[in-house]
Amino acid sequence: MTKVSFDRQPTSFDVARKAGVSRSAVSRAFTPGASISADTRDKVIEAANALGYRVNELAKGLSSKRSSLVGVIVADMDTPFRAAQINALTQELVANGYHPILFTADGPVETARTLNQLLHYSLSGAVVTSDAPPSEICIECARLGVPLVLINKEDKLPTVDRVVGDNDHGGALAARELIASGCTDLIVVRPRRESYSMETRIRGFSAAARAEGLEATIVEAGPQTYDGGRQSVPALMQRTITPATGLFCPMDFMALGMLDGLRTDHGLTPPRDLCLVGYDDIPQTAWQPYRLTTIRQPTVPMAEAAVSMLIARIDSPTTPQRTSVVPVELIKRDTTR
Amino acid sequence: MTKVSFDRQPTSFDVARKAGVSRSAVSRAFTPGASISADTRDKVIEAANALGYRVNELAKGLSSKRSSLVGVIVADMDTPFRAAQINALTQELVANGYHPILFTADGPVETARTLNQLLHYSLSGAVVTSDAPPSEICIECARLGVPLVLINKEDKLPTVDRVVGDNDHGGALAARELIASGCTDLIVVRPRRESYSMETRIRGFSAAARAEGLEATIVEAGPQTYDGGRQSVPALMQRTITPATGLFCPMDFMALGMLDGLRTDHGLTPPRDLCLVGYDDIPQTAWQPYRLTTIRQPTVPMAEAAVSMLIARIDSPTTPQRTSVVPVELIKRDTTR
DNA sequence: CGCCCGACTCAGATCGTTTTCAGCCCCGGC
DNA sequence: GCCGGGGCTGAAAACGATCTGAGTCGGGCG
Repeated sequence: MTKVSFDRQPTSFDVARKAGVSRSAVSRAFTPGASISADTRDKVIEAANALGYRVNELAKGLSSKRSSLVGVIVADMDTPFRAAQINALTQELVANGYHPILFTADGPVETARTLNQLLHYSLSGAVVTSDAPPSEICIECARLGVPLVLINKEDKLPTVDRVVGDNDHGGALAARELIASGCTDLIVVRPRRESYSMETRIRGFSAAARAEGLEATIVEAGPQTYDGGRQSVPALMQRTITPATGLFCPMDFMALGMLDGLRTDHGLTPPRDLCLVGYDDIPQTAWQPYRLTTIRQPTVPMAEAAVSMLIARIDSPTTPQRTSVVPVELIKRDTTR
Repeated sequence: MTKVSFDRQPTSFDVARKAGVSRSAVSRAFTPGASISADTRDKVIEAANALGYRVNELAKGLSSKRSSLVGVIVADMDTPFRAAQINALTQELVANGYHPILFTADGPVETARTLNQLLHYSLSGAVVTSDAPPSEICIECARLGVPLVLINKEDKLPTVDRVVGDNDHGGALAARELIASGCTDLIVVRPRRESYSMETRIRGFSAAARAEGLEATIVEAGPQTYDGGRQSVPALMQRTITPATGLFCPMDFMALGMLDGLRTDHGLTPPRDLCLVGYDDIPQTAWQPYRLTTIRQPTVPMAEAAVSMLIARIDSPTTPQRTSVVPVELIKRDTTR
């Protein structure tokens, strides 16, 4: 560990001296809406620019007890939908003057651990898209005044806000599209690991099917990945597949794997031999070999909703818990008729 | 803006009082390697646990003039390769006790603006995988003692470390694979926007081709996306494509678009009608419809290299600039013979 | 002319750490 | 018996901002 000295960042004191004002004036010059004359502000800004002054966010956060950092906790970051989600979230946060500090977490326990780490910074808030953290830590966040927004997670606590896609309606859209394609034998693929989104999508699907007098069969499948989808095909083949078969896989990433499995290993090509609807509308669904009919869950509006809820709660922490439901949309491509 | 009061986080003072020691002792108890007796440490830790004490990272950073935050600047975050890269980087940083603060930036200018913002935090360092920032800001970082690591960027400055894939060798591997497949008419696709990686890969390819007595033709193509790849196919069709045509697209994401364009719009299927090699080994290349032969640029080792260089420079800031070259590997699939 | 109010400014306390410095205790060596 | 030094500890000074309370200065109004 060698010792080296670097040029010090100029402080508000340096700027104050150069501009011939007090440190408070410097602070006010950089605080929108503070009580300061245009004259003084200009002097300060000029001096600041000349010196290359940067407000020290750490000191700012320490003294105001709130940093402009926002925790973002994600799972499966390298998955197409998640990647798009983080991208949207990051941009939206930065656009609103916040800075995302990013963590990955695999289960609820690790999410809690991560959230705990995040609380070492005086966060403005946190967005969780991995797993719903245990209520204990959520309450802790509320106690400390750190707003929490969960994306696509179940409603468990009165202290956390939520953004969800309209899973119920999405499932229904899928069911109706399959029925409109002439499918009477409806099958739903349920990924191995349970999750709120999958369950609600499937529920919406089943309900809509029932409304049309059809009972959807549920088939247990593999993990939520491309390979998981592909590996789930054999289980599917236990049933007889006919052109009247309508398959709903509530996650595109898996659906693409299934599609490849169906075609390659069993010579079954939608929409001729069966129909297939996915969920999410990841970019790959539009690629030539797939052209999958799917339900679009728009990442940008969801990110906007999440950030705006976060900001709303920062501004008025006592408002009752809110859930923002983001509309979804059927994207009809070539795997339905 | 309503006012609400929350429970205060306990401070080192609270812990100190409870444990019957001084604040300094508390600080030392949480500083590995500090001069403190096991006895005192245990007392402190116990008191800390009882109170739910968390070290305030902001205060810590302010006082020690160095936070455990590391800036990560990325472009095209929702692209498969980039997503994998951020994922690896995040995990590696966290594993080493650092916390990534994430930004997106589109060009060098925006990267500079972002880096500037990041300097408001007393960063431990920054990793840039978007565009190489202007040297001005790099020098500023060096002046302030903030180590910078560029991934897959050109070597311009003596003050920044770099991690690069072995692009030269990767290009050569691609060329040799095509030649081994019996291709004598070598074509390289050059994406519209120039970038260091693309250029060096192409250079490596051309050099290896020339070593075998073949001259590679360069075709200008579209942007670095799936659609960009697909749209580049017509330009390619200006030339006569034969089974002896060996195509090198130095980016998988584009290559997949090209592959789809070639097959769908022109009925050309590798490896029968031509050969194709990509670069990066994004997950989709292994998917059934593609099975693209490609050069694997391993994200995890690159992330490890980046973080370890960062740490090395934090520990000893004066060591000379280093460049870490990460080996690449040919992944032979079904688009070559 | 006096008073008050609003707009602005400044000094100084504060935020929660780390870090320096001085001091204590105890042990071993001379 | 004295001295030196290593281990450990606590008091207090940074660190670089915000924020509060006190004060100044004009200007409008009675």
